[in-house]
Amino acid sequence: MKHGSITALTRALIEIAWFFGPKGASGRCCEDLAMPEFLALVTIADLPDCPVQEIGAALGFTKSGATRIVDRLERKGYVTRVKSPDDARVCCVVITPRGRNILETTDARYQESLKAVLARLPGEETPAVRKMITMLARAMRS
Amino acid sequence: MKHGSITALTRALIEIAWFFGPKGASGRCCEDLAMPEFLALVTIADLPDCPVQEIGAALGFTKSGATRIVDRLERKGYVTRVKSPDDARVCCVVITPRGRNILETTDARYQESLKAVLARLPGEETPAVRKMITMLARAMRS
DNA sequence: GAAAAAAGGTTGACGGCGTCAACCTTTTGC
DNA sequence: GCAAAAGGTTGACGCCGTCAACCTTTTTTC
Repeated sequence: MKHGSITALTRALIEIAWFFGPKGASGRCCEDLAMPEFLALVTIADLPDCPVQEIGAALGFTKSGATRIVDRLERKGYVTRVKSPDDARVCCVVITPRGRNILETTDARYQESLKAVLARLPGEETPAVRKMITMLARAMRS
Repeated sequence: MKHGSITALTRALIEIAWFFGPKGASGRCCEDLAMPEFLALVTIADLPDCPVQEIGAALGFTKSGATRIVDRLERKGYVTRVKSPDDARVCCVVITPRGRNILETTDARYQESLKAVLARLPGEETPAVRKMITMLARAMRS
């Protein structure tokens, strides 16, 4: 099943990752959010009072990497740091309304770009592809 | 269809991109190849006598970015630069046997990790998922 | 209950990465 | 032939995540 230098399946996987992921290291998801920043913001949004290290763990970064990401998100006004009342060492990272807002915008943008791709497929396939995407992601998580 | 801060579909897409793409900016595909380097190497392998800028165009980099990628690939011994006989300005980038080799290794690794994910799905879905992946990639290209 | 160990977080130095602008060389167009 | 254009490289730059060292606040241990 090889037509070029690598398998069609590998190539497809990588192209998908490239298309929907960061195009290049400094690829932007949206105006001023890099891919890891966006991922971090999603994590923060879904984990109430999320400690800094949690973010690093979720994304596969070290704790100092996590600090840096939170720094940038805070500087841009998408999150705030709040000292935990239970443990004074812990910084609870909380999403701001502005953060929620950009999450929505970006979500819409992703939907849009997937829709544009799906429009190029035979119409009856669309629901199956959507289902497959969520199924694949679920399998990855477990 | 929202359970958390973003749509399940968007989340799935991004997770797939993250899983199969560069985990973080400096994510490695394999030993000493970053994601953009791997992509570039695939491009070079499939385009005989590939000019430097072609690589930039294929990946969405500037021409100086392309130069830098080729620099790194050359330093690692995966490609060589050859002056074009037709146009002395052009550098034909050519993959080395060592380059072909790592491409194969990485290909195998990708197949492996996809297989591992698919193993967690109901068995009868596997071929459909494989088909969908290549279909989706094809739709993205066109 | 105090000292030691551990855990959360931050910071400085560092190296990797892609861009921009300036530059050199070679080709093309008139 | 000479100016403009095109391929490619380079230096300065800023962004990014890591490592190691560090500070502060728990938790453990005796």
